[in-house]
Amino acid sequence: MARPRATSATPNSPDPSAWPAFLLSQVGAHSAGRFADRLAPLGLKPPHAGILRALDRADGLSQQALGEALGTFPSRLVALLDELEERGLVERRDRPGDRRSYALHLTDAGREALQQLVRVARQHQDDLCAALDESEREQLAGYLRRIAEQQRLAPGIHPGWKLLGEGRSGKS
Amino acid sequence: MARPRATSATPNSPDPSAWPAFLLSQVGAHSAGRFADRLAPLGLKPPHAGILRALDRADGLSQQALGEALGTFPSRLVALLDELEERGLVERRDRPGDRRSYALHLTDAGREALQQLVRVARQHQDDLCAALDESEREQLAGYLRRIAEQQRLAPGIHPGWKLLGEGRSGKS
DNA sequence: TATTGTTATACTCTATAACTATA
DNA sequence: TATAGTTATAGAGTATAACAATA
Repeated sequence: MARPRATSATPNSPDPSAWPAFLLSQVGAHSAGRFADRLAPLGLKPPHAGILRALDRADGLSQQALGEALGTFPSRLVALLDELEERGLVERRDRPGDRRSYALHLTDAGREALQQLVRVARQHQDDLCAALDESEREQLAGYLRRIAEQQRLAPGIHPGWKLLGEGRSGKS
Repeated sequence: MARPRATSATPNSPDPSAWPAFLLSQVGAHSAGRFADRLAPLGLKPPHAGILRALDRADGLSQQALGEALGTFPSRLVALLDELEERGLVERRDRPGDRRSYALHLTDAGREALQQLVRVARQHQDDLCAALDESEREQLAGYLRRIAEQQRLAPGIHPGWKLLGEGRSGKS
């Protein structure tokens, strides 16, 4: 049904679906979806993973600060943290100085879950990139990192449309 | 940057957010979002673009066949086609043999919109890949195409989690 | 009055099931 | 009975505004 494949699928090919930008959207969505699939058996969803990672690197954050770091709205964080706290992976500790805000901490179970999570990410990675050898994967990662930098994407924040320096308040 | 392999952002780095799989999700979501931004002024959304492209390649499809080709539910297509028909870009023609189904056709305005769309895609492409030169873009596209093939992603269908040969039945 | 976390609300996208009109 | 298109509905995910407690 499709026309014969053009000789090369370069950016100048007549078929936009062969261009890098389209392929990026397509493969990127696939990667995100498959990662979510692998997370599901652990009872976690992608946003949970981001929170666990962030708290591992900076224990004791307030919800406000966490939201800032992740590009997540405070109201969304409430539900996500409720779920993580219910599963015993995160706790909201009272803060002595200021009784309005909590200090967020990973529990031991939370740190364990994080390790599982890294293992799962590695499996996902290996499966997704099965078509490429080691040096090709590095080259791919290099290209993607350069694009991410040039596009001013915040490192480690998944929702890709979130730009660096773009304030939460909408306009900057 | 002339560092040996295992140092910074390789697949074996301790920080998963530097691995290709994460970068793919992040940059891919960014690409999709920015493309949607560029489509908005034309009064179109990404799914509309897919429909216009599909009809250009195969005029006269039924809604059923179009949904099959795009991996879209029939019920979702109704609204999308309503919008396109209202804007005069697509028409549902009665089919002589079978009065249950329509034959979908691009109008002249639809073909014009498609050309605009390709121009917009090219701009998007140039902006997104500004960090890479021509030969690097081709290499990137090549890697992505190999991943897409190995992962059995259907060519040209955006929702990446849709696999070739996988039935329409969703899983929970 | 400003700030932290929370609740309530709305809007989009997507998926499922029920309905109609033909066949 | 089966099929094509449609309608209605429900569930995620996400953004916005109002609110209570505290500062």
